[in-house]
Amino acid sequence: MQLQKGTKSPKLPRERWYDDACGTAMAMELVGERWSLLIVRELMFGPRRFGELKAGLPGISANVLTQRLEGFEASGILMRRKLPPPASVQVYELTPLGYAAETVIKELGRWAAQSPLHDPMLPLSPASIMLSFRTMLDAERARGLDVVIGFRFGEEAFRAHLAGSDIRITRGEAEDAVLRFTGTPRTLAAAVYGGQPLDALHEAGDLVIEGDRALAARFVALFSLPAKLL
Amino acid sequence: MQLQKGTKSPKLPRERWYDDACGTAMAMELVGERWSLLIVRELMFGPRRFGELKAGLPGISANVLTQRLEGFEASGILMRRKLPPPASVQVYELTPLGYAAETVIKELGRWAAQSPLHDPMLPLSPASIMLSFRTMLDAERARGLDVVIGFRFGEEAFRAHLAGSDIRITRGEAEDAVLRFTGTPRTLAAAVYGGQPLDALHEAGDLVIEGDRALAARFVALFSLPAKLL
DNA sequence: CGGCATCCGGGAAGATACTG
DNA sequence: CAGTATCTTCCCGGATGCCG
Repeated sequence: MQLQKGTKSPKLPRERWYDDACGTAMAMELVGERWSLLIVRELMFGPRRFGELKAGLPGISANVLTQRLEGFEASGILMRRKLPPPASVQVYELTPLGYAAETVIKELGRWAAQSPLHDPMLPLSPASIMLSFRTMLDAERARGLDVVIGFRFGEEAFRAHLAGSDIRITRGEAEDAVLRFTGTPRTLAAAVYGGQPLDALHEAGDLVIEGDRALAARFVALFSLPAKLL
Repeated sequence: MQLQKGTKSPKLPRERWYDDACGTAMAMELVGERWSLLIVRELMFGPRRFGELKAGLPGISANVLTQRLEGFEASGILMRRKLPPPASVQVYELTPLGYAAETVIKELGRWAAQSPLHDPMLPLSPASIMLSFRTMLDAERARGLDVVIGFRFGEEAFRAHLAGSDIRITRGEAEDAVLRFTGTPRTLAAAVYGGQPLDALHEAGDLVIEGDRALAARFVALFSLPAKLL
């Protein structure tokens, strides 16, 4: 009881490998556990603190989040960094390998959205909906567009720069935006994916639209979910 | 004990949802459990029987395989079909949604191969290596090619039709092949991804090469693993 | 043999409470 | 705020046995 306190159990995340050279099997080793990919999703737009991650993942326990972060660090998907004083807080940041998982996350999302069981009206995190824009953009409809749009979801702000079929998204206020949406990710999703009229949402105060209203109407029409399969 | 025999426990695969509209979360609901995606991989080239699936997934227990197949059926990823008599065996076949997961599997494989932890020299299933050809083909090097190649791994045979940057793969003997490899998936991988000289493998009897030897040399050079990240 | 049910041991997930 | 400790519950994986 009083001995061996220092040598905490040396168990790595898992040692039950699939023992399979297939890349898919390796991927399941890396991100196949519950919550894993959703954590990576939350880190996709830059470093985050423990509490911020937890807030974006409703239902996860601190317990599991700690384990996953440890596992990711061990497998080279993220690094923990300590910000310099005075803000000496610890943040978690993806490595290049971690950021490279964006294509995986997008493909998974595009695929799952084809399932009849998928319900786009559930709540979702700010990072989720911003990432969905990069996934679901219809390149045809966005042709020739070059604008900066701001988003505010409570404390979190994003800046999206649409340039043709490419959307560059960064965290933080968009000072140079010609249009800004303020609300919850859910109401924005209702407008973009649920076909809810912008005016109604704005009237009800669920979604505040500042700036170019015509652009807002065009923006929400830029995205479309894939057709259901089966 | 004697009552209620028919009403088996109504528990679906899981009811602990992420409660997240993000497509990635939905995808994790569908294929986020252990072994799930590897089972889909094994089904990628057509219907399979229970025992065939088990053989391609070293380490899986019949128990878990049954559970996954039930779950997949409930979520519309596969269907169980009974072949007409006299071969009244049951087979599992992907639905369109299931087949659509190929892009997901390929992206996951491509991503995980960039991890320094990935070891391409582990054993792998016939379906794995055939799928890896579709993932890792270098379109440049395959330009202008139009050939049919056969593969035999024990009982399993495949026919691959390379046409430009596209590889169409079907199960079964390739009667019209101009080249055929016979061996284990592992030795073929050693030649294609491990850089092992074809001649040495052929001499040792690990990989039998019949037909156009020059094409064989070109074939194994068509594929390349992505560079490691981090 | 193929497929499914049942039981069991170990371990991971989830909730809660606690600590620096 | 950022985790850790603990406890309960559930899932994974192996073994066995039943039935076509």
